[in-house]
Amino acid sequence: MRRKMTSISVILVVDSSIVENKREIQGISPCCLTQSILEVMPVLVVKDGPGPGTQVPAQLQRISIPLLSPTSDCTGKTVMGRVVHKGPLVSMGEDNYVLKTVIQEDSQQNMSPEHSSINIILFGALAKDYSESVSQGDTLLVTGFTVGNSPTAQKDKLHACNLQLAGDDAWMYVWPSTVSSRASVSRKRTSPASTEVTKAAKVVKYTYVPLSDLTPGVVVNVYAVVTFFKQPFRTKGTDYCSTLKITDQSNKKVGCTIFCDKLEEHPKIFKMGDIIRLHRVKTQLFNGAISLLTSHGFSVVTFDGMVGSPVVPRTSSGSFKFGEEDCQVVEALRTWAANQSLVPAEPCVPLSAVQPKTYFDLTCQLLAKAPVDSSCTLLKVWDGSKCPHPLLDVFVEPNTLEGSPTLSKDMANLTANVLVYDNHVEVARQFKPGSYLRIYNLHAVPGASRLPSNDSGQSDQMGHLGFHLHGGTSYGRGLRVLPEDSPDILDLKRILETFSESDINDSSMFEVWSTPPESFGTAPDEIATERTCDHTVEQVSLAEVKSRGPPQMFHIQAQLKSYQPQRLYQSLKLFCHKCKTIRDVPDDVTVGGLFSEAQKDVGPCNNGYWTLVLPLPKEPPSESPSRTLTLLMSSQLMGKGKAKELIFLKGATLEETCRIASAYSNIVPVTSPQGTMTPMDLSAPFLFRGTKRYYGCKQCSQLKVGESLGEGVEVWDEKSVADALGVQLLQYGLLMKLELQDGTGSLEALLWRDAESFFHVSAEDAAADQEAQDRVQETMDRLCPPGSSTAERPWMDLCLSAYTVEENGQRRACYQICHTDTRGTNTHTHPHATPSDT
DNA sequence: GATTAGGGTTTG
Repeated sequence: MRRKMTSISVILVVDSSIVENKREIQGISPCCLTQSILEVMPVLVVKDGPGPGTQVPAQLQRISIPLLSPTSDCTGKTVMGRVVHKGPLVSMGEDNYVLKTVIQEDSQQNMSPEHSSINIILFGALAKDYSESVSQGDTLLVTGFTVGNSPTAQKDKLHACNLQLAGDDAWMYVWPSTVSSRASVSRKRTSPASTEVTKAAKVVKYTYVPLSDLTPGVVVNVYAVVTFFKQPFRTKGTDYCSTLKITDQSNKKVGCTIFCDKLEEHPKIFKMGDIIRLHRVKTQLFNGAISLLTSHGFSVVTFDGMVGSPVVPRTSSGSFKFGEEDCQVVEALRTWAANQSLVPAEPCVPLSAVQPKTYFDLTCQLLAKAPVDSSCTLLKVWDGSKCPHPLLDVFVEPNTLEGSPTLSKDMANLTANVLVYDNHVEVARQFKPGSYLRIYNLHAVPGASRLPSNDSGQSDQMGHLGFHLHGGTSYGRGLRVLPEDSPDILDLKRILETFSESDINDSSMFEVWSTPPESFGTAPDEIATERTCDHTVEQVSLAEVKSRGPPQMFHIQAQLKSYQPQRLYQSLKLFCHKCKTIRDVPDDVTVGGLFSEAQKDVGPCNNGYWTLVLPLPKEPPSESPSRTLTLLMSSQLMGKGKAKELIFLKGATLEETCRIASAYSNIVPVTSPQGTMTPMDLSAPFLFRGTKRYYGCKQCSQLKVGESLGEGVEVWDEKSVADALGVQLLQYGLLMKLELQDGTGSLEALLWRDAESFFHVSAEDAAADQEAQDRVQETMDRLCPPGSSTAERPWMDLCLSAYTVEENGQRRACYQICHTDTRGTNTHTHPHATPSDT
């Protein structure tokens, strides 16, 4: 290998005052030369040189690509590799460029690309120089870089880090792969405009001006990072207004005012740090500073600002231009912003970290809402985290409440009550329970405020945290719905899901049951249950039950040690008689979600049904298009004058369906995905009858809507409707696991087959009726008073069936409580009802 | 067709 270099060619300079772009320098010692040239030129091309590495300043130390990590110390380090990809030069305005390239370390060719190949992001003049002087196949040695996390690592399967080269410290050496490849670069350089021109003829190319280069009175396009924003608010004029502050790599901060009468055309900004692209904004001098204002033809697109998240444009415009270059600009801005401190300390705080008297942003799910008065609305929300401070409960009349706050979440300190005032009421009016929200600049207020529907003063709630979204827009106060696929919401959903799946053995999480017991007057020697079986077997101890084993019937006397689930609504199950599977009853938030999903199907239904389309009044101001409700009735039933006995409903929300179901006997929610009417996803109820909902088995149903309906059906009830639709009806049941104990040991027994008679409650009623659920709760409280010691719990006479189940080839003894009823719970009186003497 | 707002904690 030749050790001596004959000549080097220096192409391109960073300093525009040096006009000469290409110089041939001969006869000078390369080492001295590189040292001096480094002062002014970022890209050195070594022509006809020897093997790379010989003329690099000795103090630089090479670091192997696989060893790079974000914590690597980069001072005085170099990285070397062959160019395997060279991206396009992206212009961000005058003299501001970004370019992405990939190099591979040659000695590591046998290694997988995720170790040996790395993305390099070049900024500014360096990017432009590189674009014009480096080709694929060339060998690079870079220095003065910073190491960041590669946002595209998952996608491109390259190194988890990237190298960023920007500013005066960044340099590189280039060894062209062949002379001919260099020749082509030279050709390009003699007519630099030619390729640009051909491109320009095909696509409209937007030029983005750095914020520092803005001059008053012109219309420009800009790309920037949002450092402050207000959600759109009503002006005194005809439009909504969004107020923003933005910045970019030029570090200039610019105010921006967006006027637009349509809410959906405002920038969709979710948090500080989001990236924004503005087209056709007008510069204006205000208070001595440049600001940006919407001008004719204005359009906006925004992006999540997190390094590594997918570059998905957020816009309502159907005709916006977005290409690979935009991706690169967004990624460059993200990377740049990540190294600045543009965004103040994390304003998003979960309920578990809220400090009283502070202002914070809350990402949450709306459980329920209720109007309080004309200038105040109550939102009941949760984020799955438990607030360490007791949360204020706000009572409102149940009939004013939209959605279903589950009492247990209230009791477990999971529900935050948010009062939104004034201008925010109008925004909150459009929110649907189940949707995901972000509330900006929410005020955590300790101490109970005067609350509606409660004149007793809430002295018992002194010091409890309430949340106020004050009127006005100072500090970005406001709130908005976040789309379900945004990264923060995906995180939140995961949290909420684990929550609903988790087995609540953790009593510290749920304090539902820690409230002091009501006085039940239960004497320890009272027997709380009675056997109803007609066989007579000897009463035995639990130890004996275990030693004798299945199959057998036992009579025992025991106390309740514990039970599951603690959240009683979780004991409600749906059972399929055909496939014998048991599933959970979905909660309202889930069902509501299925309904909103089905609402997206706005296509027509062509199946010969008599159809009534009801346009719904648009709720102003609305981001969503206007909706219609479609009622479909069977022509066949119509002929018999029975049309109203079975109504199919399309396009309704869950609430609307419930409301309509209260007035008609059988409501079947439907969609029409292929233009043919069909029941909704069987995760949702297929039938509403009054307050009752009926579900079908996904596995065993064979839907057959559209054919002739129920020949010979006299009475339309859940069974005949299910038959007519080909639905395998699921039956409600109650399933609990009771841990029993006596002096000889403990034993787990299920309560399932005879649970309804045990509680004197029908499971179907319990699913629809809070009072029936309360009755189950009271029974459990009687058998296992909250906070009670074992000695205080009543004894139960129980009939126990022992049987064998086989699981994974293993046989196991199971016990089920049967033929046993609780005593005295059917004389239940509702606390608000007049006591009776029954 | 011009106008709106132009960040900076509250009535509750």
